[in-house]
Amino acid sequence: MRLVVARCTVDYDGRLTAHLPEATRLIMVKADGCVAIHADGGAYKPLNWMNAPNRLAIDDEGWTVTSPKGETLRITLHEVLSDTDHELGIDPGLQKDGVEAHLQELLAAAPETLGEGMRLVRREYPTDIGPVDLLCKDEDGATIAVEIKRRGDIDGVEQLARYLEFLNRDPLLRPVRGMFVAQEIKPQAKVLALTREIDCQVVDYDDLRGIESKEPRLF
Amino acid sequence: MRLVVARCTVDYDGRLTAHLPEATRLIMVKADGCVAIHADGGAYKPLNWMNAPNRLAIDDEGWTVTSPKGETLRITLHEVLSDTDHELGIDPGLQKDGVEAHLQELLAAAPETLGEGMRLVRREYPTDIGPVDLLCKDEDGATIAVEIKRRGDIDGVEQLARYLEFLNRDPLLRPVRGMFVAQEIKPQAKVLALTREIDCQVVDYDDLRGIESKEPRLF
DNA sequence: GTGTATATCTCGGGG
DNA sequence: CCCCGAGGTATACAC
Repeated sequence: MRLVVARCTVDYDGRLTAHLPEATRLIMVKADGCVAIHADGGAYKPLNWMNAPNRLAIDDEGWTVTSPKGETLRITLHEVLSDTDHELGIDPGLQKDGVEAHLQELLAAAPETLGEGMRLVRREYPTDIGPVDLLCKDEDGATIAVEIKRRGDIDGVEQLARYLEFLNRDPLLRPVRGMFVAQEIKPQAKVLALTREIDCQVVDYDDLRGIESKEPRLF
Repeated sequence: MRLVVARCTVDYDGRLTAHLPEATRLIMVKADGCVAIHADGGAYKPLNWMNAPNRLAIDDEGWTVTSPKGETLRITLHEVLSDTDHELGIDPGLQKDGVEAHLQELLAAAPETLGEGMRLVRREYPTDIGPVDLLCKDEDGATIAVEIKRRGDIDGVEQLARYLEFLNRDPLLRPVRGMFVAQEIKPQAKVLALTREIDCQVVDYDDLRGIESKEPRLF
């Protein structure tokens, strides 16, 4: 990884055009060829960047980074204050826990937490417009499409409504009801769910993990 | 901006929990207190980060970064290979061109490009669930809600459909038709728009800019 | 490759 | 402060 601190001006031309006036910034070039230009604030997002793969051309006044998609980043260097290179090696990668995929696993393993007598039919049940997180049957044998979110927002309700529209065209499944499950459901999402006749349910990730870890002890 | 290259392990606990095994990485600390941990690849996104504001506690074995929201990032330093500090100053900021806001300005200035006799009623017309980009009247005096996107996707059609649902509850506006305008409209979005009885129109950003720059010459 | 959904999304604007 | 919408979103995954 090459780290250059320099007074520079930058021009990006690609999906939009953008310009950075002269100032001192960090220019980060990673081993895969991607380039990022950071100011001394503003979270992790760089002011400008170019994703790999790139071609890097160097001349007297600066760098021109070109991507195969026809994007260009022109970095004019006015004064280089520091220029270092570091061997980092390949990163073993991030281990995550607590994202939507996990919630889905936990609920698939314990569908009864969604309602008395709920049984899992399939995870990622396919429709023409994408997979439904969980397809279940309730205690009366009625079909329930379950959409799982970490944070329950309006978008998630719309997504589930689209699935229901398609599922209810299938005479073998019809009628299918919807259930919107999240760790937290926004008031607007609840209102929209009501008008779409979709049930809402809030679940707790830590509780679910507790259920899962306890279950094996029952046997 | 402080730049530390070190062999480290990292544990994040907050919106999720995540762990980074021991490896050599760049740790970037910006003037506003935000922290980012970068590997030597993977675009501009860091492996782990903490947004400002933060409290930074240093002990023998590493750093503990704490945010007021109860998130923590624990960085255990096994070997520091480099540790430098750079004065960058305040950045003058990025100048952008070609985004949706600009498209909206151009279309608001030239609504007739959306159809013979189209007149602008209001930009950002408010509804209970958010503002409609443009509210117009067509040559027959019928009300048209216009949603503008750079890239026309399914989401945009859904968004417009929601607005229409609310606008059509207003007896003073009813009936309101929808028009979906974008530089490029995906086939799926077109199909969905059809079933929602929403008109689609593709516009060209450069053409619009040409119209705008030419108009003053007409007078 | 396109299409779809997720993200510790980030970021900015308005109430 | 939260809510909402845009993003050069990036990224992963399925078809």
